[in-house]
Amino acid sequence: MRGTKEILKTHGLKVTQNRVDILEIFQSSNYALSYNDLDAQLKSKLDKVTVYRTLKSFEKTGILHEVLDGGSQVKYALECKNGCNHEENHDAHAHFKCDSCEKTFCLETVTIPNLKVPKGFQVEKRHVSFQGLCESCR
Amino acid sequence: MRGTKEILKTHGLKVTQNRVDILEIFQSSNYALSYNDLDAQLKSKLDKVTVYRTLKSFEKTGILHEVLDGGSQVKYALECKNGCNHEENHDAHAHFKCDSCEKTFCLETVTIPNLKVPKGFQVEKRHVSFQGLCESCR
DNA sequence: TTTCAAACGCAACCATGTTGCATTAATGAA
DNA sequence: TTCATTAATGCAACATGGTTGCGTTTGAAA
Repeated sequence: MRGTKEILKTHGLKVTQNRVDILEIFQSSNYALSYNDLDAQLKSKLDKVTVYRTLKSFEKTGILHEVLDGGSQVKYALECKNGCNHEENHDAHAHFKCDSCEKTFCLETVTIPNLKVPKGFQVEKRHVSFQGLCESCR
Repeated sequence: MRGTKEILKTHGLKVTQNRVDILEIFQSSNYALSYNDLDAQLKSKLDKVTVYRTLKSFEKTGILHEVLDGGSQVKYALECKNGCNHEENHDAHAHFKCDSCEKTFCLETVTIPNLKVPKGFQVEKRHVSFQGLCESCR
């Protein structure tokens, strides 16, 4: 687990207590987090504007990526898990959303196949996701 | 193109002018539609509650399916295009969202491969989508 | 230590969608 | 055809998720 301050600095962000707290929450979670998830863990100590802006800045600088799971709230997860380095190929991975607990997991080992799309469409990004039951909810 | 009244009846829904109008809009569109798309085409003649409830009832009865494209609004598209019959295998298909015009198309010919997920996850549904530029925006 | 842009927090706002309830209209039975 | 029933509709009000404007505070470079 890399130091949170180091991560913030290398992404060109000022180190503040709020940012450290939020980043630590992501580092100790094995699933994607929404604003509400964060607010609960932060015990509503931070203004929601701060949390939303922090998420945006983390996303823009590449610390987090948005996870689209079809829920009503946007979720985020760490872009790079434990010490991966940016030289590696950051192929997009698949996601899994549990219909019971609503948690969404990054399936970092499931890479997206290169499907052929009809003529005329120019593909820039690909997304694959699954729904069902996670290990603890089965 | 099947008659709209027939479609409504076979799905157990009362035939009303509003529903016929909304269904016709879907039949003449080659991309998924949000509430706002519909409202524009309906020239705001229907109350938004009616439109939202119509969408829900169309979805529940299987006339429409929800299309998740990561946008801020839910979109819907016809479940069965022109006269397909329900005995056929309704494998989920992929979707394509244009980053420029924001339209989302159903790629009915692109079926989703059976990817392997990590042990412990029980998959019920699979989703595949693409982002990029559509034919008219390239 | 000073300085200044960036981060923060409050209030107010916006967009998307939903609920409650009274009115209207579609359909099956007489 | 008419009537009775039940579902569909529309209005108002609300709920949720997220954003904007702006004055205040704070991290960090000089």
